[in-house]
Amino acid sequence: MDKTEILKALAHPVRMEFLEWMREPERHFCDQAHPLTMGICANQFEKRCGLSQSTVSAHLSTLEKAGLVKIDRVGQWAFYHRNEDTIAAFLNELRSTL
Amino acid sequence: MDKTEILKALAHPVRMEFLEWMREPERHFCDQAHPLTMGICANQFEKRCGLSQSTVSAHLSTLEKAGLVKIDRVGQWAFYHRNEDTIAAFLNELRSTL
DNA sequence: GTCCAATATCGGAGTTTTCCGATATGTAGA
DNA sequence: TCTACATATCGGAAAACTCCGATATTGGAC
Repeated sequence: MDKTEILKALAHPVRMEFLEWMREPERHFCDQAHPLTMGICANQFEKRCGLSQSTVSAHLSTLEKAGLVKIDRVGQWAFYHRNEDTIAAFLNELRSTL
Repeated sequence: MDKTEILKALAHPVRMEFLEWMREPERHFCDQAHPLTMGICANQFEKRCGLSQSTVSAHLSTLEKAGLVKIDRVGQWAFYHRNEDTIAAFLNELRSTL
């Protein structure tokens, strides 16, 4: 759990938005073909943020390297969901050190 | 209170360290000539982080622009102290949105 | 006024980030 | 196998960040 790496990952409004969207999948990804319990399909973020496919993939990769999301790869799809353990640990760490 | 600006300010280990040092002035700045109740003199950070004067000044300015610290200018000195209101509001915001 | 100390700002070099289009990889189905 | 789709990775351009030394600014002491 690298605090600086997490802060850098959060310090971009698009990545922050991705994490916030994933808090309420049924609200932000109601048109996803796959069940939301599997996680959020990468292409869903693309449609909502207006950035290119490669850029979205890079942002998601940054979140994953920071440990903020986990990926389930099923067939040709990548399903993303929040890593609540890391997020909670980070918030606690920040609250006690900042 | 711009959340992204605050996160960017925090996403650098030196600036984070500055804020953490200011939590316990008597521990980290015990050799300051001026009373610690006035705040922390800019040159104190310089001595402790090993960076140049201009770089330290820029880091402190970044923290100030983000609202994380306040400056009291007294004579030729600049005394910095944490802006606990902004910090607390930011932590609450982060806890409720992230 | 001059001189010195503390801080801020400027200019520039090197690094990192952000974004894109193009390409590669990997899976599913005809 | 061929084709289509989903995602990852590459290469490069533009912007932002980080750092420094040099210079400007400000205030206090003389």
